Amino acid sequence: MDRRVAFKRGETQTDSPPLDQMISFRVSRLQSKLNAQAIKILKEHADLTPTQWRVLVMLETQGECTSSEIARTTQLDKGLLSRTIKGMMQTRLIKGRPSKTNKRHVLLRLTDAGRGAYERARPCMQERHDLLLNNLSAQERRTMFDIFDKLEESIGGAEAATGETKAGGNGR
Amino acid sequence: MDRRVAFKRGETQTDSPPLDQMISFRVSRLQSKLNAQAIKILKEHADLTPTQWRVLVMLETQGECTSSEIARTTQLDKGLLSRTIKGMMQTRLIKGRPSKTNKRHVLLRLTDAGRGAYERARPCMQERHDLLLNNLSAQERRTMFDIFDKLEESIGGAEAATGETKAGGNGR
DNA sequence: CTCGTAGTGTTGACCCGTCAACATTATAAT
DNA sequence: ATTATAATGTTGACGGGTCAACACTACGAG
Repeated sequence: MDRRVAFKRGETQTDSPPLDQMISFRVSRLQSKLNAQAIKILKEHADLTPTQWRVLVMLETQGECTSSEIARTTQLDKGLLSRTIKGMMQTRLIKGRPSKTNKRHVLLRLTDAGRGAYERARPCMQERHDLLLNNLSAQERRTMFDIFDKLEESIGGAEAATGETKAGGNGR
Repeated sequence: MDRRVAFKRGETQTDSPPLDQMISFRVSRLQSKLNAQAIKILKEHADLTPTQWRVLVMLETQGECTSSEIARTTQLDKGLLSRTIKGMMQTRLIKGRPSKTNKRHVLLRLTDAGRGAYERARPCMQERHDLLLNNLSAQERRTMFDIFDKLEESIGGAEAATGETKAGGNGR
């Protein structure tokens, strides 16, 4: 009992379960809940998966682009994207045309159905997002994305610090 | 190639990629990275999965407890926990003894091997955690967990607000 | 031109987390 | 006591995400 886990910095906080003080655990749990909620909303209103939704957002805001551009911007797995895009083409949410200048590229764009799905999901997703924001203080809203940025940055930078003997390099 | 991302005006966040402004997306991406890093560290130093690690932390800090207590505290899936615990018993990281007062309960505790694995992983995990914290400002450290709390709270409360069609067919 | 290298997209294998169904046991109601 | 309901833990099934291998194309160096 009583063993103090040293995972926090000197702050005095109530003796909550140690896992609750661990960033990775908290982010993981938060992600589960956010994801479950997103799955439900998207399925209900537009029969989309979160990944499909993200592809729609990319195409809507950025216009025509390729799978690899989406992968770079979102940092989603290219394999996952390949399958997601294939599915979305079969259900006619998006369409692709081959690039004239690069035979590997397939330029993706929304169909009317895709734009329709986007427009159906957007209000609900926006409302949900606003709800999340409304429960935060102004300062919290201001710093939240900075925190996300810095945490992601820490991880990227830590790659080398863990004693990586890499010859390969990960292609991501 | 001429076509770089269209929204890289560096001024405010308002025109960075829209997905980057979405909490759910950011948390999801962050979780992927944190998780990948945790998997690597834990595998390397103690051959543990993140879930196994969390069970160890629970048992180390709470002492003897049952699967359902862990499930309640961590909010991990009971099915996942059942399998994880089964595996950890087979590899002798933990052991269980039946409760005298409740035949359904199995009281779990660490074995020496389990404590050993915990002690091997703990320093690395803590170092990683400190690294994450060190990149944050004092204020960010202070508010981060409040943000996590509030976001999780928002989701819990939003359940009813999304217009529950409950018995409806969300099948899978 | 030829070759080596890097980028694009596809596929198969695998694991993890989620959900539903279930057997068993505890608890509460009557 | 009997019955209904809730809790505990197990299992099967399923889907999503990760990773590695691959084929194909593009491109630079020589």
